[in-house]
Amino acid sequence: MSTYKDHTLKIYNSLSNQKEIFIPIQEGRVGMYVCGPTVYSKVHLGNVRTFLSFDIIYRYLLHLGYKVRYVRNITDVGHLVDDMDNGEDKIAKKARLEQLEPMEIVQRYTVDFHDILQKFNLLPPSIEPTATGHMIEQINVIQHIIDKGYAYESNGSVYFDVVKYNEDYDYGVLSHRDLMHTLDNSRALDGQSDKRNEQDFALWKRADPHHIMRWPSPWSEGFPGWHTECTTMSTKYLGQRFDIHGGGMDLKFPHHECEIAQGEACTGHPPVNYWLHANMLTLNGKKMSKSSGNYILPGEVLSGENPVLSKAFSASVTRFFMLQTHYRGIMDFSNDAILAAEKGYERLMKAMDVLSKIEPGNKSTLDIAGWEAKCYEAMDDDFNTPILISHLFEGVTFINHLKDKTATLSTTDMERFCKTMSSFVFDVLGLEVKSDVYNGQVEKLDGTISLLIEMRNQARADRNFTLSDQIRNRLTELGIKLNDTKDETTFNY
RNA sequence: GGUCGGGUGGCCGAGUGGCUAGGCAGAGGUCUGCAAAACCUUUUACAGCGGUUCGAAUCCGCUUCCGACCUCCA
Repeated sequence: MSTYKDHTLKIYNSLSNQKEIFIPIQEGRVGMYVCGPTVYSKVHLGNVRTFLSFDIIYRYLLHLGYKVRYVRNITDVGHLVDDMDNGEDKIAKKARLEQLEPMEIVQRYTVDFHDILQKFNLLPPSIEPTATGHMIEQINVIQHIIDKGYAYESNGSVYFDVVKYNEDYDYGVLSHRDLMHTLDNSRALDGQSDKRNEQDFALWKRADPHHIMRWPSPWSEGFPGWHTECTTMSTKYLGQRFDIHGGGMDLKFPHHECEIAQGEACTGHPPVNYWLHANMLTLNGKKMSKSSGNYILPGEVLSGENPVLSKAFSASVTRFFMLQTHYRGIMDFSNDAILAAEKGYERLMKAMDVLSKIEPGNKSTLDIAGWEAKCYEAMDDDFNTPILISHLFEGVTFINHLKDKTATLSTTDMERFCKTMSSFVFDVLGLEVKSDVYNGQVEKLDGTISLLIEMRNQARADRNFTLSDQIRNRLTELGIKLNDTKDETTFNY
């Protein structure tokens, strides 16, 4: 069994903009925090890609034998939707539009979020804290930053003093921006008279009289600013310094930059060792986003109900499709691309099925150890799933050679090969063979099809091709494909 | 406007100073009652122009096109 002790895992750290050898703070244990969704609408496929990227990282760390505490928050206090001054948050706005309680919105889309991620076979995090569940902790963090002198109250709201902070620390270490530069390029937003400097950000906002979501605090009845919850919840569950913090590329600035500032203001040291950013999923060459309306929903991919899709695709195919691109690369969604991925996915899965039926031989004619090493090398190199998949397809070629008896493997190598293929395909990439559609009735259906295949093959033996073709055609119409091989007829649906 | 990233064969998508990424499609073959499927083999590339180098798609410069962030966003 391969463990982290045998591996040099390299991770691309956004702080240094290069790959670094991963050394956790505590040997054998990893603390990982990922920014979760704001639950004010359905997650789109781009959101799923980000969470999938971190699911793979989580799975691979587990595979290497690390004990991982994976924390992913639910943002159920909306970030500000308009200018700071308007102070109406996303969830409150949506609630008014739909005539619902804010928490009703939160509940609906949290359930949707969980449902989708489960369908796409993402492992649940160890802890999934909510912003509303940590209001007291957030208030404490804000007070602590005030006490340290890096925040000030103004008219019931509390702002982080970026300029003051930048005198003692370095604001911009993550996004590699220069504060003065940021200053020059900050837009002059209206009504920011409460703030000392334009680039200061809110830690607490006083609520307008009509604002629905509000909590009492030492400063006013209001709600926390948009970066506070992540600092609060990550440090509560992972400590004041932890290993990995992830999120979408679009959160790098200002969200993650502000988290660093808040963390350092509190403790005097950076909160996170490795910052990871997953790149965007685009549609028509443009980033998917709820606000622009340029997006496709995961449910639409599963049902095929979207104009850009020619058919429905299973969750596993979608997963496989996304994993053919490295998580740091921009990926464009298109029907042709996912269609091509589906073919490859099916070939891989068929080979996995064949593999389970192959008998070992006396000696090995394939270099399994070398192949296995290449698979691990790929994942050790910043979780390079596309390279891993290319090696898995080499494994598919191996399997077919073994099936055709043009290659053999010793019992030991055979076991090793099966275990490695299965670990990567099922455990690390999280692909599953189970049909998403016929769950529960599979055995009855399979038995029935087998019976029809028997009858058809009898008809073929009797040279009654009218009947045999009739059976085949009717099954094809039902979406059940028969595959004749030399020895047997198999089927898939 | 500022900061940053990218333009790879018909499509998707890795990678790298000299050695086949991979998938899909295409071509040839095996198998087959037929068809399909499956399997085996296989062609095509690095945006443009300069420069560095024995050698660059890979490094440098310029041009051009695209994207992300700078404002809520995975």
